[in-house]
Amino acid sequence: MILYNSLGQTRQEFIPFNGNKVNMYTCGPTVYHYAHIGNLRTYIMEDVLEKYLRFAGYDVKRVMNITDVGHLTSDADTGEDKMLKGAKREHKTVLEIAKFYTDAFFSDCEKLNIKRPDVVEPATNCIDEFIHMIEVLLDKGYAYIAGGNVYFDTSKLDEYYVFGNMNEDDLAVGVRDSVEEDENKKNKADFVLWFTKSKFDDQELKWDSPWGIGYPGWHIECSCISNKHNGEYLDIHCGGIDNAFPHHTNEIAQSEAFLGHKWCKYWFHVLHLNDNTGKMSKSKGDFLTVSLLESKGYNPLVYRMFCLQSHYRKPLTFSYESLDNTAKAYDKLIKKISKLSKEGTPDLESAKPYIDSFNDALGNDINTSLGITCVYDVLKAELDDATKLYLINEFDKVLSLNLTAEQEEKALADNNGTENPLNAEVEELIAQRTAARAAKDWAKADAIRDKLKEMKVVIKDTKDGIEWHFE
RNA sequence: GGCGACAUAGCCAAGUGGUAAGGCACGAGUCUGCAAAACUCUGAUUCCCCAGUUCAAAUCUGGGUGUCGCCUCCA
Repeated sequence: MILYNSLGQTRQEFIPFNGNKVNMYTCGPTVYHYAHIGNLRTYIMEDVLEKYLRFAGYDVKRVMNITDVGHLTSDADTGEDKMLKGAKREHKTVLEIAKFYTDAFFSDCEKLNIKRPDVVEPATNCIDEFIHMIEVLLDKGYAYIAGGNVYFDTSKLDEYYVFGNMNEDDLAVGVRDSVEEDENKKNKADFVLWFTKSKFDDQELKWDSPWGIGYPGWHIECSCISNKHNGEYLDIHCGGIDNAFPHHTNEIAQSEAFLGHKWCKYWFHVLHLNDNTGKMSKSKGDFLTVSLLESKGYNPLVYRMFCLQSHYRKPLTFSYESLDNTAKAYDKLIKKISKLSKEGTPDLESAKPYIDSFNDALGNDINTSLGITCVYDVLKAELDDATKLYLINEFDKVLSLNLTAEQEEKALADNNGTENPLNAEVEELIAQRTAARAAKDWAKADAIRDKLKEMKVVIKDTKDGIEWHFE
């Protein structure tokens, strides 16, 4: 399997540290608000990566953190705490906010068929681990105390800017208006490991530590949680591209300073979802959520397919035009698949080349767009229905678009429709229309069709009889 | 100012040196009283521009242009 590795910025053969075991870590959400569909793009693509690794026979352990403390709007001792901000906005406690939005996040994930990681760990569960790691970093001389806070000293590292040719001189501190320079830091790139002197007295969550009462910095949590559940060697670390610097750079700095050896082999970064104004962002105010798409009548899986039609390493521009495009494609695809007969047994021998081409697609840096094409190729192939269904079910283990389960849901919905009290009336009108058509009274037939249309009934005359359903 | 990514038909998009996949839309046809659906067929002499390397370039190199991202909020 070939994967693009941000470390080295090249496509590389994927070889885990330990045989077919894969330790995978994902930066989870900061649970101060709903996830927007741009956030979810990253989780969808990571989900495909995880599922493909399993499909390819790897034994995957995936860990995700939940940031419920310490994520300031800045790495210096300035900026607001996102969680606190959320709590104030909604007049709730920080923990209530965390629980509410954690649940909301996983509910969105479920709608998008994103598998829950094997381990989900909130930062507030791991304060002891954070303190331990910071103590070790201080002992080893990688950290210092200034102004009451503990900072990581990036000048102690041989290499800090691992994802690009940046250097400290070129760092422009305070590019954004809201960011102020922290006078306590020895080097521009240093970052806080533990806060005690926050200017926010009303910080709700505080813990005792060797350096005083306070709370952890944002970056330390990912290093610790990964170390706690994935051990000293990590195969893949995932996240949105915006986290590459400084968050992931800082994680590497902390983890490798702490462990004393190389830590993570592959870095998987997903590019952003943009709209026509640029990056989708929570701080812009209005943002698109899964619920919003649902309220507009879109199946969340259409959004998943929208993401899969593109490559994770390309920026994707969202528009309703494109989403409609995908919605239509999805409906047609499901319909085609639903017509396949469920009888018979698959012919695994003739299925093999199709499995191979699916592996070629996904195994080549998770080329999901080609993965979808594989489904179309199967539908067009000279194979019996049982084999086609088998293949599509296999592909759907990775794509997770409910390509075949959907039919059952549809059948269920149709059955429910039979119990609708309106049904008798509809059946009666259809009978009348059929009679009118038999008598070639087209005007009457069309009038009845119009009436049915008003009742939100869509009618189709097919060779096998008349099909109808509610809109 | 520094770093990085991207640019392929109306739209989404694959393609990593060998002569442009796939999907959606559009158009044509079959079917149908009509409509819808379904099925069949159809689309880039060309891949942002200009040079260069090569027998061969969308693919490599150099130089432009444009869009986007990161440089201590974000996935």
